[in-house]
Amino acid sequence: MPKVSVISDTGTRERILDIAQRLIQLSGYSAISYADIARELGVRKASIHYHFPSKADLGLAVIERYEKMFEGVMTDTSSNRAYSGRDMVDVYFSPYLELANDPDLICLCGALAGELSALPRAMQTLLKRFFSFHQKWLTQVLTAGLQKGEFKLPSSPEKYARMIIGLLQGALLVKRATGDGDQVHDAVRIIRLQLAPAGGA
Amino acid sequence: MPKVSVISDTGTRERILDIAQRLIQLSGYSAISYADIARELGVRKASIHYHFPSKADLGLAVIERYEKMFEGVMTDTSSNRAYSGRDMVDVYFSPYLELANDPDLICLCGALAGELSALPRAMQTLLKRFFSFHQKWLTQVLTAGLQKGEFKLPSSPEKYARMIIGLLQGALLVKRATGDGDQVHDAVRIIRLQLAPAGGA
DNA sequence: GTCTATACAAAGATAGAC
DNA sequence: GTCTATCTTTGTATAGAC
Repeated sequence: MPKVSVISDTGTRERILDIAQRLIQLSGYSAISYADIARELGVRKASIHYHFPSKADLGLAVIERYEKMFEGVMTDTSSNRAYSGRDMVDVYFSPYLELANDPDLICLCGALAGELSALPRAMQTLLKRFFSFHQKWLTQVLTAGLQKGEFKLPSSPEKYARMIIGLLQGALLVKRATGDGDQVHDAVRIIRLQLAPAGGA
Repeated sequence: MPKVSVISDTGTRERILDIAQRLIQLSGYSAISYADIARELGVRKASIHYHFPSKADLGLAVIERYEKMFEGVMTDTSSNRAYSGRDMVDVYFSPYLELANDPDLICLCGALAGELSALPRAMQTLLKRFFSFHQKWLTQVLTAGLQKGEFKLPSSPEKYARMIIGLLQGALLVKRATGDGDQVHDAVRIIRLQLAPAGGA
């Protein structure tokens, strides 16, 4: 008989990934160790190695999960006919705005991008995929909105999509260093304004 | 009699700082070691410790020098009456554009900001100073240009200054991860366009 | 699946000779 | 100011008991 539990005891593997992800968002991949994760989880280092034999395995799994979460939401959003282009970019902004509410967190992939050449090759590859996927998705959304006369862009959709990603990543990075909680919100405001200026499209 | 040499044998201390800075820009502070620097310089680890007893000392000296270089140029620029506001922001862009030409480099302080909580307190403090100084300087330049009718801004000078910094840092970060050499140049183009739109000020 | 124990290399750092 | 030698701690990783 299958067990039914109210407590969603998410399983050790997932909890390791949760902790590792958060620690990387705080300090980067190079700075964290099995000891850090073991301490926080309340187990021994060897237990982490059982689930993720090498640190590269762990890092890879963290990115993979993060990426899937993002991509799932994005794909669902862009295939939903009920959404306007404006709605879609707003959905895209939401995780960044959420990260902005924590003074100590930045995007996982932003943190990793800062120490790129210290990462295992496989992680570098996934990281590149992350940004490429986002750029392709945003370009699509912007292009569609542009054709419907919903947006006004100061450059090509490709370039503007790329700028949005850079701006969001950079805003998170700098807001944490300066402790300025409004940085990301204001960045989003400026993009929104530029996409649909008061003058009308 | 003082020696005169054509070869500017900059001294071991400076060469250590050069190497350390470059390595941090490539891989971050946590990822580099005395062994890495010693190998590249062709000396033993102990020699590095002679010049910088602890890694925190070294990291601090690297930021300090980087910061002074930036601040020197910025102060000179903003106190030069011959420059227009446009000239001044162009001067500000130039080091970022130079970094953009190397596919593997990002801003030292961008790299460090990505691993903030792994850094010694003193480094965190200097890092915050770096971004604060830049924001103050840019705000000044934008405010002056605005009053002279040279610029048009979509938000307050403070907020727009902050956005510019975030965008430049993020553009460097993402350009390296994706290998897209145009990212920074296009970001600069978009800012320039927004500062002085075709419609005239 | 988690534990103890341990191996092994690397990292940061110091002492003392030259 | 740089070297050799050494110390200590930490980090990654594995073996084997429970």
